[in-house]
Parts: sequence; C-alpha cells; structure tokens
Amino acid sequence: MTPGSKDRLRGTLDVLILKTLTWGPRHGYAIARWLEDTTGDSLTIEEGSLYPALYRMEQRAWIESEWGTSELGRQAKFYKLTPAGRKQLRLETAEWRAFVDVVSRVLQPES
Amino acid sequence: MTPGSKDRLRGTLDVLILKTLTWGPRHGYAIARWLEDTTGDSLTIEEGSLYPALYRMEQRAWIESEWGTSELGRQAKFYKLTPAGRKQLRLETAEWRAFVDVVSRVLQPES
DNA sequence: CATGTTACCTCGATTGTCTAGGTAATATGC
DNA sequence: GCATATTACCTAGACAATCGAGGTAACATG
Repeated sequence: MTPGSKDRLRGTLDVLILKTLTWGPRHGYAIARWLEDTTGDSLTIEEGSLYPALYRMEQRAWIESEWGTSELGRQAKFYKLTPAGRKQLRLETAEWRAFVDVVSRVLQPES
Repeated sequence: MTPGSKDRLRGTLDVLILKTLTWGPRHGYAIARWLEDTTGDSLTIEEGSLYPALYRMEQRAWIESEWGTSELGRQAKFYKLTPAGRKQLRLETAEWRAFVDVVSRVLQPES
C-alpha cells in the first residue's frame, strides 16, 4: 500500500522475536503465530523474513536452537534466548523507545 | 553499533521530511539542519539519503521544488508540500502511530 | 486419496539507507 | 591573497533486511 509500509518491520523484527522468546523456548512457526495472535494480525511475519532472521540471530549468538517435538507431535526447531540475547533485547528495547520518542515529538501536531 | 540501528530511519524518513515542510517551504540542506536542531542531533539525515528521498518524493508528487535564494544568498532548491503530500503525511503519521502502539504493546514488560 | 495444516527452508527481486566521493559559491582566518 | 570551512547540491556503488514465491515433508481430515 504505502510504499515502505511493507517493511516497516525493518529494524524491529529482531527485537520482537527476542521478546517472544522471553516466555520460553518456541519454534519458528509458533513465534509467527504468537505475534499474529497477540496483535490481532496487525503484525505478520512472512516466513521469508522469519527464518533468515532466526538464522542471523543464532549466528550472532542471541539465540540457540535445538530440535524437538512440537505440541502437535512434529519435528520442530526450538529457539531459546541466550544471556547475550537478553542483553540485546534490553538494548534494542531501550533504543526503540528512544527513537519512538524523538520521532513522535517531531510528528506532534503543534511542533 | 546495533546492526540496523543506522537505518532505523527506514520507513520514517519520508514522513519526517513531509512534516518538516508543514512549516513552509525549505531547501534540502535546511531540512536536515532543522531535524538535527530540533532533535538535539538525535536524528541526523545523511545527504546520501536526503537527496534521493527528495527526488523520490517529488516523483510521487508529494512535494514540488523551485529554485530560489537561501537565507544566506545562495542558490537553493526549495521544496513545498502538495495537497497529495499533505494527505500522505496524514496517512503515514496515522500508520506510524498505529505501528508504534502495536509494537510497544508487545514490548511491554509484563506481556 | 485429495486437500489442508504444520513446520521447515531457499532464492532472487526490491528498496532504502549509507559511505564516500564530487562540484561550486561564498565566508572566514591568517 | 590564500587556505580552509561552510553552505548547498548531487551521484555511484555497497549493503542489508524484508518480501514474494517457490519448494519439501509429515500428518490429519473428510
């Protein structure tokens, strides 16, 4: 729709995934479902973004993976936060808030 | 620093520029200065992002340009909002707020 | 036995930002 | 008079993240 609205998630996807994992280990598919469910489909993560993001974040040691069995009895790769991931989550959450504050101030009606 | 922190502006630059122009026509250099000044250097627009963005937005007819003379007596290209630009500003501002609300809710400490 | 769901993955296109260059006119310091 | 800084514009190429569209496979359902 709006050019650029499609990837408004850019720069935010990582922190959302990290946050999702604070409720305990989850597999990729469940992460996407959880975000859609809790936001009423406002946030949808495409699989073409999700799996590369998980790979990226594991490379950076923010998350760790382990194969296991899903709630429905299927093979699934469960991700969990590492200490570095928790630290990253705190950092990015703070940065996000600061950025949002600044932009919101600029976009305010008056000035 | 944080990977991706550099282009956290992505998807936000346009709306910031549009907002800047609601105070009246400004040339590119002045837009960048104004944003830095009013945010205490929190938001800095690189020229390599700014000028392509202005070009893009003029193509989309959100802004119009006209050569004139700057406050310091130099040649400068002044941009002003078109009606379509004002509409776009309203739209993107609303989208921004909605997006921020959703993400902020997810990132809240409790749930 | 066909279709849907769960669950994973990959490739290429797209897009916007950044870095790093460059031009030119005017102002300032020495 | 000369070097440097500032104002003001622009472009080219690199890069990184997201997306769309494809694919695999196991199991469930009707």
